[in-house]
Amino acid sequence: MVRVKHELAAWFEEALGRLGWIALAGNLIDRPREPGHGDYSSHVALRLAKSLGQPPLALAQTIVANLPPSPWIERIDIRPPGFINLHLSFEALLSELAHMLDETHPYGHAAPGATRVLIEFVSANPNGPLHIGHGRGAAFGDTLARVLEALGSRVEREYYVNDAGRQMDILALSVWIRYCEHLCDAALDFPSAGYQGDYIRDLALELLEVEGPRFLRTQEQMPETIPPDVEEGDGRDQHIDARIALMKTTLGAKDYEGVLGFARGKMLEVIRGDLADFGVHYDRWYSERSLYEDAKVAEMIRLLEERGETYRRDGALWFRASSHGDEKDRVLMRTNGEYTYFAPDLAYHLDKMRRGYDRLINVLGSDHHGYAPRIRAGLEALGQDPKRLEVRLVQFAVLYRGGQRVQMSTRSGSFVTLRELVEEVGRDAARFFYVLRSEAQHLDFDLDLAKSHSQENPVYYVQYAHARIASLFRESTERGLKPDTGDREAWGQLQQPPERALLTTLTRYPEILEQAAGGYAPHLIAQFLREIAQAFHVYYHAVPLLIEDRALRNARLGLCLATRLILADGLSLLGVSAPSKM
RNA sequence: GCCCCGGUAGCUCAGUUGGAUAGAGCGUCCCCCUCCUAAGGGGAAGGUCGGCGGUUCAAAUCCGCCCCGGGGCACCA
Repeated sequence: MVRVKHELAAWFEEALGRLGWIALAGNLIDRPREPGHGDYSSHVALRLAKSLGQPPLALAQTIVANLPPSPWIERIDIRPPGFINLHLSFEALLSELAHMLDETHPYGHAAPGATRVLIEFVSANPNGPLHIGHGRGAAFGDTLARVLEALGSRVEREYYVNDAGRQMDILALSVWIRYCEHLCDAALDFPSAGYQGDYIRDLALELLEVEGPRFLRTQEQMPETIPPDVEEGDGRDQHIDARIALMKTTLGAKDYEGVLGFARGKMLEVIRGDLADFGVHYDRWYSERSLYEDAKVAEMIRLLEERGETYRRDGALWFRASSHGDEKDRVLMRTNGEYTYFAPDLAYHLDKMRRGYDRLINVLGSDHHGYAPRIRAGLEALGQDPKRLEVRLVQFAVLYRGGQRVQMSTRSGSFVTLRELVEEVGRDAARFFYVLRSEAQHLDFDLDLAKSHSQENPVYYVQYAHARIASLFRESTERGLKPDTGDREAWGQLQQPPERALLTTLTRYPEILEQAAGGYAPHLIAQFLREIAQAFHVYYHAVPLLIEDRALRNARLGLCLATRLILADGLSLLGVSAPSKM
C-alpha cells in the first residue's frame, strides 16, 4: 500500500538530508484546510528559520530547489511567510484510484505484521444485563480492535469476567429470594443492597424451571443475629453480608453453589448474547475464578512479598503502591482474610503481561480512572513495564428522548439496557452514534435522531451514499450499459472539479485510518465517512454518470466503485452495515 | 481539599499533535426534482475557541492561575 503522505515526508527528508539540516520532530507534511493551499503542505521552513538564522522564505526556496523530481507532484508554490504548498499530479491521483479498486488489498490497510495487541473491554460484572454505558465501551473497544487489525496488528479481544467474590454472592442471594417468593407466593424481605431488576425474577423462574423446587427453604422469622437493613451506609452491607452467610448455612455448600453457578452461567449467557447481537465477539472470556483455581493470585502475592513490596498493618496485607506513583498504598488482603478486588485484578494483568503482547489496552468506564495508577504501580513492582499498558477511559452516555434526559439509576434497576437500545434504534445507529464522538467526551445520545430515517441522521446519510452507488450499478446494468470498472481508457478525463474533489478526499482515507489507530480515535473514521458521503452526493448531483460515452462512463463508475469500497470498508470498521438498497 | 475528563456557532461536536481567512452536522432563512434514489444538492446568517497572564515568527492547540460542568478519591467492585 502506498501512502502518499509518507512518500512526501521521505521526499522532504531527502532534501533536508542533502542540505545537512537535521530533521525536526513532528510533522513535515500537513493537509492544509484551504483548497487553494494545495493538496499537501509543509511548514518545515518556518520551523527551521530560527535555528538556522535565515528568513523562512529563503529557506523554503532552498529546500524546494533541493527536492529531487517527483512523479507525485505537479506544482510547488512557496507562499509567505514560508509555507511550501504541494499540488498532487493527476497521475498520482489516478494511481491511488487504481489502489482503491484493487479489492485484494483494501485501500489504506496494511498487511498483518508482528505486533500483538490485547484489548480488554466491557468486562462488566456478570450481575445484570449490559446497559448503555457498557454499550459505548463495547462499540469503542471493538471498533478500535478492528482499526488496529486493519493496520496490521494481531489483535485479541478479551473479556475479564468478575465471577468471584461478593457480587456473585449478592446475585445468588437475590435470585434465591425471588425464587422462594415465587414458590411461596409471598413477598419476602428483600435486602436494599440486593439486585432489584426484573431480570432477577426472570432468572428465578428459569431456575425453578430447570432445577425444580429443590432449593426452597422456609423460615418463619429472620434470626436476630441479622443486623437490620438500612438504605445507606455500612449497615446496608452488613445486613446483606449476614443474609448471604445465612443463605449459605441454610442451603448448604452444595446447593448454594448450585444456585450461584446457575445464576452466574445464565448471566454470562445473557451478556454474551447482548454483545453478539451488537456485533462484538471475543477471543477469550477470562474468568476471575480461574485465577484462584490456578493459584495465580497467591503466586502474584508471593512475588510481591519476595520483592519486598508488601507489609502488614492492622491485620491486612498492603502493597506499597505509593512507592510506584500511586496516591496511597493499597490493601491486597483484608483483615477478614479475603482478597480485595485489586489482588486478582493485578494477578490478571501480570498474566496478560506474561503472555507476551506488545501492547495491552484496557477500555474502562470513566468511573475507574483512579484505578489505572494502581495497576501500573502493581505491574512496575512486579518487574513489568507499565508503559506497555494503555488505559482508555470512556465517558458516560446520556440518553435523550423527546428532548428530555432519560433518567437512569443502577440501584433501583431502572437502567436502559444495551439490548433495549439496539431494539429501539437498531444496531447500525447505535454503533455509529457511539463512536461518532471522541470517547473522552460525554455523549448525548438522541434516541429520536438515531431512529429518524431522515437527512439529519448521519448514519443514514453515509449509508445512503453507499446504497446510491449500488443502485447506480444496478440501473446501469438494467439500461444495458454494463459497467466495466476495469476500463481505464478515459481515466484521464476525470477532470471535473467535483470528481477531482471526490478523488482527493478518498486519498485521505489511509491517513485517517492511521490517525485513528495511532491516536485510539475511531471517531475520526465516522467523521470522515460523512465527508466522503458529502463529496459523493455533490458529485452525483453535478456530474451525469450513466452517459452514452462508454469509456467516460466506465471511468466515472470506477470512481463511484472506489467510493463505495471505501465507504463499505469504513462502515465495516465501525461495525455498521453497508446496505445496497434503502 | 486532591486527581482525571470536558468548556469551540442557537444545539451536538470535529479540529491533522504549534501553522495560513477556526470547520461540520442539525436548527433558522432563501433556492433546486421533466433528469442515474430529494434518506439528496446549492446559498445566507451565525464565533472574544470559558477568563486572565505567559512561551513562540506563529496558540483553540503548550505552560501557570482562576471560573463553570461531569466523574473519581474504600480493608466496594
